[in-house]
Amino acid sequence: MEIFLKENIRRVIKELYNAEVNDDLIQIQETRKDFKGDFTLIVFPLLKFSKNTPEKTGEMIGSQLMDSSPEISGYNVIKGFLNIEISDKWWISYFAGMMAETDLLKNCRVKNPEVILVEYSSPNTNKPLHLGHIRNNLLGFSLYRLLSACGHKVIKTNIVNDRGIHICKSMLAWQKYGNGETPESSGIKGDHLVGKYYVLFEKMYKFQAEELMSKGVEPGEAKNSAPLLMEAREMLLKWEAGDKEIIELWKKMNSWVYDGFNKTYEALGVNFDKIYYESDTYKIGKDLVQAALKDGIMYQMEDKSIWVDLTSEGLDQKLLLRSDGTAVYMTQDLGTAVLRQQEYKFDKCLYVVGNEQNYHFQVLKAVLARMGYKWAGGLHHFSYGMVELPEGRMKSREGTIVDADDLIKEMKETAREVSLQLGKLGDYNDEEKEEIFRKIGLGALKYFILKIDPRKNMTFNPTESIDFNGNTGPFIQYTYARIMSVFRKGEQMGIKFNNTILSEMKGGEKEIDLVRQLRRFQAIVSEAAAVYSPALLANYCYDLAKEFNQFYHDYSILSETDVRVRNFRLAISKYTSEVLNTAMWLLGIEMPERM
RNA sequence: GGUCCUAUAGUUCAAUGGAUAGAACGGAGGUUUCCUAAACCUUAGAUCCAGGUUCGAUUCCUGGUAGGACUACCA
Repeated sequence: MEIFLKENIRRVIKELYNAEVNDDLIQIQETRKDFKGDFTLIVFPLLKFSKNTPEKTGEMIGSQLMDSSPEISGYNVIKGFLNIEISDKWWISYFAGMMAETDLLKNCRVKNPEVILVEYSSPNTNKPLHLGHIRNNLLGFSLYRLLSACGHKVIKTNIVNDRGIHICKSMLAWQKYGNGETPESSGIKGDHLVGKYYVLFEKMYKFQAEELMSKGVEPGEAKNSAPLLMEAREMLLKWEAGDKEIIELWKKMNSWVYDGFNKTYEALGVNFDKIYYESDTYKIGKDLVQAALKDGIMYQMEDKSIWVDLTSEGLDQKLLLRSDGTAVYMTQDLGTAVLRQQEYKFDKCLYVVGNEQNYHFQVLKAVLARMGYKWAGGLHHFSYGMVELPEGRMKSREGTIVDADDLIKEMKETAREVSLQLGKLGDYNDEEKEEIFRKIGLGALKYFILKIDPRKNMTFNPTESIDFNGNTGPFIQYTYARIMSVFRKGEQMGIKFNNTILSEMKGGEKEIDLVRQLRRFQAIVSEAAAVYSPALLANYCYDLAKEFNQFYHDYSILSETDVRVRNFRLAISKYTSEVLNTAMWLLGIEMPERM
């Protein structure tokens, strides 16, 4: 319709002012809610052709347009805005076309599909997942669905940071104080058990350092020479040397962590096609750096450490191999990127990683480009904002980390309380009820996070639990459940829904409003995928659900006596439910049939 | 010190350079013999400051102010 309008407006301007206008001067947008009309032409840019006032110009174009196109049923001019009204007939026949197409996402498919790798989650194996990881996982998974919906081949990957001094710390603490405790013996989820020993290490280490300081050792020296830290470093050296006992312990404790992570991933409803481990890829990175050194791309200091000079690109000197020959974070990321390109020949690689690592990814791209990899241009850091508490960042030292498993559990509990209070699920058995509580609790959590622009930091207040009313996941789920209920009831009443729409029928205002809203869906999906923003789609879901609830409130569907009107309303309801379901699916949110 | 990001109702979030800056929660008030009141309706309440570009700036530019991140031989 926008294209149709543009062409006609161009023609009209030619007729009226004998001017060929550039496409970008014909600015058309959807008319704002509080004005009459469907589409609005902004006439200011056209004044240089009309040599007239905005009002007069709008009036002339509007009148000429209306005379020449039957689809246009009216117009009005307010200041420099020409509001064009499209006939109900056009809207209804347009909707009939939408109903006839079974593929809701057909227009989202891109012409040139790409192979896109999405890296998300990226946990360390010394601690359980927390709220920050939840945002990461939800964004990554939703991006996967969105990009896939647009026809791309998307590979979900995860890079697990499973080696390094931090892992040795939990291993050491377990070895010293664990008394052979296992997830089975203690009943503690594996990742939490390992996390417990990491925390214990930090506590004992701090204690030792303070003890040294009280004996008069200078603070920096005390922190550096506490026996526990020395032991952890020794353990890391043994690990790198392949010490059998240490490797065994490492494998055992990591397997506990993976069992724990898998449960959390499953609860969140996310998964991966390919998991990379830093313990594998850091070696590739080391070789790459050595090769680059030979090629003169990097340089070596006297202490044998290897660096790259990126000052010509506005960045700094960056260390890539330590003086003792061990790898740093950047080293393994280089290796991982090259390995991935070999394995998947990706066009794009999306790193879902927090904005605190912006600099890291600038450097990563620059180094790969320096090494001559043309595909480095396809790397994209999807930089999302931090999740903060009302008093600032989450800090493990202050015990303010919001644990992922706890939060998921609490959300389900809240859903249970609210649902039982409302008492609408009387005839469901316990298992069915639990499933609904799960969907609602998780829906609330996921929507709460995904509706926010990913680039921005967000605030989460743990003491005020996530809402179930207003602009929330459950609101949208509720709207869907209501529509499902209408169709269940309709079936009981023997009302048959016929998929044909009678285009000579007149639609009510709210019905056309809904059609207008439904029409936007595919464009929103395309845009959300193009700009990597699930939030656009989430907010659209809310707008649509809101629109439907108004319609539902003002009109009756099943008790409408005019069969054609009833049928039309059923069709709109049906289509709305499908759009809501698909849109929420793209966000990774499940919909309950009842609630 | 340098680089980057952010700043919108009491709070949490919206707004391709366009009209009277939208929602939600919270506040005040209202709607149920009728398809689910997790809903609907009414109401009060905001663009950090100063310049600039523009017919038009929350949006773009410059300079402040205030937060935050990065600037490790941590990840």
